[in-house]
Amino acid sequence: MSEIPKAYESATVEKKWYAAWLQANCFQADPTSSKPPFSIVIPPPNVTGVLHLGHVLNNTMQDALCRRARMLGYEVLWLPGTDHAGIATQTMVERHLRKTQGVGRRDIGREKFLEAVWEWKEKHGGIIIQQLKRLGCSCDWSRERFTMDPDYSRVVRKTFVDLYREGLIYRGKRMVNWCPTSLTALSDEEVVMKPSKGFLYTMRYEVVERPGKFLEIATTRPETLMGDTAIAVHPEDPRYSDLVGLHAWRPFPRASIPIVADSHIDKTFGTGVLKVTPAHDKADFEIGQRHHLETIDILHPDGKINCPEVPRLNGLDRFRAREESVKMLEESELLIKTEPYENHIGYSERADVPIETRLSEQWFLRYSAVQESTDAVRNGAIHIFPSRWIKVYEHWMENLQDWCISRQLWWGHRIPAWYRKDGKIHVDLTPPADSENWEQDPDVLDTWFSSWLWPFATMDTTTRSKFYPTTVLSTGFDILFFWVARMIMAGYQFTEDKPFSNVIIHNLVRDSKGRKMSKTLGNSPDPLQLIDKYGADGLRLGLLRIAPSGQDIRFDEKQVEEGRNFANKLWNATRFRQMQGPSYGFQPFHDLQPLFPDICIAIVEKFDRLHHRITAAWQEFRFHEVANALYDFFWSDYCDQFVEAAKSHLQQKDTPSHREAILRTMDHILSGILCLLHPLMPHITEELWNLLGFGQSETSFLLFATPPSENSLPHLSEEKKDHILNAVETLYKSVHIVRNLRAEFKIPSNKFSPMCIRPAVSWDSADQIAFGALVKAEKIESLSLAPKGSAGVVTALGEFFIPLEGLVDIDSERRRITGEISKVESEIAKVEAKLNNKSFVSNAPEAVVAEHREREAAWRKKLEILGGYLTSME
RNA sequence: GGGCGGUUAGCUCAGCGGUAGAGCGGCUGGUUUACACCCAGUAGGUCGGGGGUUCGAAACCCUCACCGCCCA
Repeated sequence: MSEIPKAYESATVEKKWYAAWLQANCFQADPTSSKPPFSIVIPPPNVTGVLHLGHVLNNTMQDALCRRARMLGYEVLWLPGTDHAGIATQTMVERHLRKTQGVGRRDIGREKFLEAVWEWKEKHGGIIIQQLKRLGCSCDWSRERFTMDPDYSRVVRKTFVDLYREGLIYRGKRMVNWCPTSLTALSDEEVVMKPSKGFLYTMRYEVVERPGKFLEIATTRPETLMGDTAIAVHPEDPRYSDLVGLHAWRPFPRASIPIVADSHIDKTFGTGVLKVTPAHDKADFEIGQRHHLETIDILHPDGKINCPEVPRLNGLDRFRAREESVKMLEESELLIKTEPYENHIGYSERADVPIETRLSEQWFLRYSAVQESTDAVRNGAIHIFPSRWIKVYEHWMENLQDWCISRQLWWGHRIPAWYRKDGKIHVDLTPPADSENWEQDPDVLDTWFSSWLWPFATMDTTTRSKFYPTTVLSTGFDILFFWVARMIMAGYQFTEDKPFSNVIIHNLVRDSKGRKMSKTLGNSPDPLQLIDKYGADGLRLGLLRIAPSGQDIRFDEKQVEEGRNFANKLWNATRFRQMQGPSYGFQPFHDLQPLFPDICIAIVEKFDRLHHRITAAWQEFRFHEVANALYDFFWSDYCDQFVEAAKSHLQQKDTPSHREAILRTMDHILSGILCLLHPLMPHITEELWNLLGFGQSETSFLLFATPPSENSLPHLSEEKKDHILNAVETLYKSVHIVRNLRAEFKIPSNKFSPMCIRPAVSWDSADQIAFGALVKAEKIESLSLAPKGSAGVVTALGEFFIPLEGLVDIDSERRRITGEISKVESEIAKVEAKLNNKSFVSNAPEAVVAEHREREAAWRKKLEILGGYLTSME
């Protein structure tokens, strides 16, 4: 056993152990193992992404679960990987090409462009994986997968072909969300609604059949009026009933369009008259279908106006065109008013520009296994934590729309469909034989269409038979629909089984002001810098402690600092143990039969209770409770109380049995706490475990150690344990009261002073020794009467007095006692009020009433003694 | 409009039916050889407002207000 360095150096320790674990293949999953399986597939981060705090939180949680499972004897598979992130990656590479070579993707063509993307991926794709290793993630790196791997890609395309043959995938001209910047269709989930300030324009259209009669129409988008093919009113709107069936003049290009009645019109919005633009609005499109209206597309894919009949607008950007068309309306005196107006409009999640609803030929998927997937969550086959997300999931599942899965991109899984000039379609994994007569669909599949197969498409048959369905899936709530729900449906559709048994949903990591982390705000700290500064374990613990399941997490670097401080505490407490001599190793506590001082029994029992509590917390994935319970126990119960009390015993040379008892107790607690902490702080615990020699051999890692039992004291009855726990609790409480008295009289905390006690109970010598050390007493003399010229205080152990030769100012002492008395009196009043309440006494459980009675008696006793002090001063 | 979460000490948050808690920050004292990344002590709260259930509510129910999110 080597000397433990004075300060914990996270960097060297983390590097050393991570390398050692890899070297020993600790993370590799063995599908042939006889151990029960535990498996997680990583939510694949973008291949071009870099680690942010959300990843840190999520992957720390997964790592903790995997490490705990390993220690509990499971065969663990944590399968890592990345996804190809179609739009994000393509945009990034395009930007790069433009900057470095001044070319766009169309300039160099599809093949060359894809080469460039792969090159980029090879160069930058591994970054996030390397970062996860710095965090300490125990993934089976030999199984790393990428959604564009040849095997994986084949599964994706085969899925497409199969679903097409089953009629669940179809091609059709439908209204889709169109991103004019990325020039691709998007699914509904990729559109975010944002409130935006604009104007509501009220204009007037003349009724064709009644010259001079105008209809007033409110719209936020006058630039689309060239695409209007009808005017619609509500059938029961008396204001307009006589006009239905007539026509109105569309101002430009001037045309007569019908006035129709449709019950979907909101009579209360604007004037109750709607201009119907079937090509550019979902609701309008449906009205168009019902009334067989013409559909006129007046937009180019990039958002510029496509309307040669109106040269003034043709070719203008949609926002410029809005201003221009307003001008044109004004000029022809058709604009009545312009009011500021705020509404929600859809933005492209990736490009952050307003999307266009647009008629477009795309591939769609009709979801299958919907009922099964909904039921699975409802009946608990799949558990969602926290459970409130169940409702959100159900609501989405009950309102499913067909999924637009084609994207007008080059980077992704190309749709395995070929078209012949005569309109024939060939859908298969291989191109048709006479491929020169066919053309392959230029589009690729939505990235999520590959990700939804992740839990099983990443596994070969052997792996799948051992590890599928997976045990846990952990992710942020923001991709509950994008990914989680779709994976469940894919699981039931393609494997006839659920993909996972438990889903952990964590919330967003925000900055200390509650703002979302973003690159533009620059409020997103670099996790690697935090690791450099505070250590990976510090970062992990800091984040886990503030990761409640209920709400978003406010991140502050202070929390990571606390994590590091805790690591240092752990380090030094271990160092202290090591300075006392070699450890007794990792052995069951109950095999040792010496008469242990109460403080030893108490800390061991407290540890058992802690262990029991965190086992329950793990069961429900309450990470913050696990982290905080361990933190509090170790810092307060073990270090501040037990170790400080134990020091006196360690110094007693005449009672070697006590010394051994203390050291054995320390070994028991330290080995236990290292086991329980290892999933959260793997590196430092592994280091300390080995430094203290708890491992059976050179190569036995804490990583595979079996945690201790939850019952270390089977030979003691519950009553006995309770009794000792209470006694020690009383000891520490009394220490606190006496320390307070010392502070009141400004006795420096490092100064020893003489002390007297008028004992109320008999207490054993071991406790007396501990007590004396904790309150810095020179010696404690027993008395039967309160001494003069002393400051006194009442504890459950008895009255303590500190002689203050002449230092006691009678007046201030009287004030102190009086203050004390009034506190006690108010406590008595509170308890009495309850006890005097007949219904309390008759209705409350007996134990509660008895407890109140005891409390009252104790306060009364204290009051009596304090009163005695006061009279003795007169 | 529908739904979900939140409102507890100056700040960040635990507690979720029986004497209001932690960390940070503040103040006082401390170079007690494990740790100043520390120790001891201390101040600070009618637990968002109102109603109800209960012997007893920060906690359960209703309602209102405000903040945040999701779906329309």
